[in-house]
Amino acid sequence: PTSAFTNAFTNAKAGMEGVDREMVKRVVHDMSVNSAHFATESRKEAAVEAKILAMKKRAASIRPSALATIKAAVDDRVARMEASRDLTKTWVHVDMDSFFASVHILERPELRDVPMAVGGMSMISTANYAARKFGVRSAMPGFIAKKLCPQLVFVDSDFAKYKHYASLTREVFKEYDPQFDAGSLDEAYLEISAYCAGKSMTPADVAEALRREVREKTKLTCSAGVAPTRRLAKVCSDANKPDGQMVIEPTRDAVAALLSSLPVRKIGGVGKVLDRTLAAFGIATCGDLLRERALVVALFSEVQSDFLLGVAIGVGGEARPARPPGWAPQRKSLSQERTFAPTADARALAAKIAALAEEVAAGLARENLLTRTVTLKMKRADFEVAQRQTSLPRPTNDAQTISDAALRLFRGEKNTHGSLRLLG
DNA sequence: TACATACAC
DNA sequence: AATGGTGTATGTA
Repeated sequence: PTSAFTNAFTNAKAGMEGVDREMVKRVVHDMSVNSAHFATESRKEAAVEAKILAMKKRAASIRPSALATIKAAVDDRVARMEASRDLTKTWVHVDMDSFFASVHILERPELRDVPMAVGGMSMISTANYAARKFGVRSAMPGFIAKKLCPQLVFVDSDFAKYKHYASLTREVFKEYDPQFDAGSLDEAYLEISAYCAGKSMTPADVAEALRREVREKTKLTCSAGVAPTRRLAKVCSDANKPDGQMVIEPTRDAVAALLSSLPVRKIGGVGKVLDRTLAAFGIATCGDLLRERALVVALFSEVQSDFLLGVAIGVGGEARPARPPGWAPQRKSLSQERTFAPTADARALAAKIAALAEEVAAGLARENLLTRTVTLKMKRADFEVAQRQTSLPRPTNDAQTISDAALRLFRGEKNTHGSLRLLG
């Protein structure tokens, strides 16, 4: 049977309209099926299926009376969320169009019309629209992409360039919302209700102006979504890619109309596993989620059901995160990991661990940080991952101390690790 | 605290 | 021949 993860690269994505998805699926499957990677992915999938089966059993054992009780409580929860709905904020999610690829095209315009991907034979991070027509897309191994599109050209990534262009976009974002929130190099959330009021402009016009200014300052295009919550703005920025935008009017009805048929997978935070889990209970859209809310509450943790109920009615992510003046993001971890040709040579592996520890120590020093916990990550040649962790007696940024701790963890694993393809 | 998993980009 | 790297959150024991 075609394993579900071979569908990973065939999901609808901007620029992939008209792609022969069955053909792409077949190529991906054929190129993968005899690999160690495929075997491990299949095993992981089986684990997910088992988890889903256990949930189904649990669902089947819920008595109708219990479900009725839950239903009443859920409706109460939903009513409270509904009462907290805030339609006064105007969020814009700006998302640069195939950012890395577009940056390279700026400097080499001839790459616009030839299929091109940033990355190499093992992995690609972005593809231009000419390549997407062939089913090539981000997170796809390059050798599979090359099979789908033999003319595909690879370009090495260049983060210095991306950072440069990201800073230009941020200059623009700042004018519209000085407190804008950049999640990554190529996207940001802005809350523009004050800007709209001050300029007497509609949110749609502001989004148009912002996109025009980004294009003028960077020669790059972006897409935007406008909505009363961040979550919905993000959904909208994807809807009319590339170089497009979408607005959800700030009314309960407009939000509900959009959600009724919106696939849950479109929501940030709903990934492959949650999507499949929900699908097993007949939940494919946010509308389904709302209809099956009692089941959702019965089956999922409180944290997760809070999230899912909010998704179902379009509430959540309207308030700007409370940040005292001078606030800076506090990092919780700092890591280095590297993939290499699989080896079981303990001395070579130990040398890699020492080198990684040096890099981590340098990173800690650069940011004036100390660590109390050291984690060693190992990926075996068969793609199985294991992590071992230890707490140090006192915080440090000393390379030798970090290296020694990691090497102790490594030696403790010696019997089991065999050949490794990654250390971190 | 240790470890695994899910997710985003 | 060939499937990445960095960081956060959450569940469970």
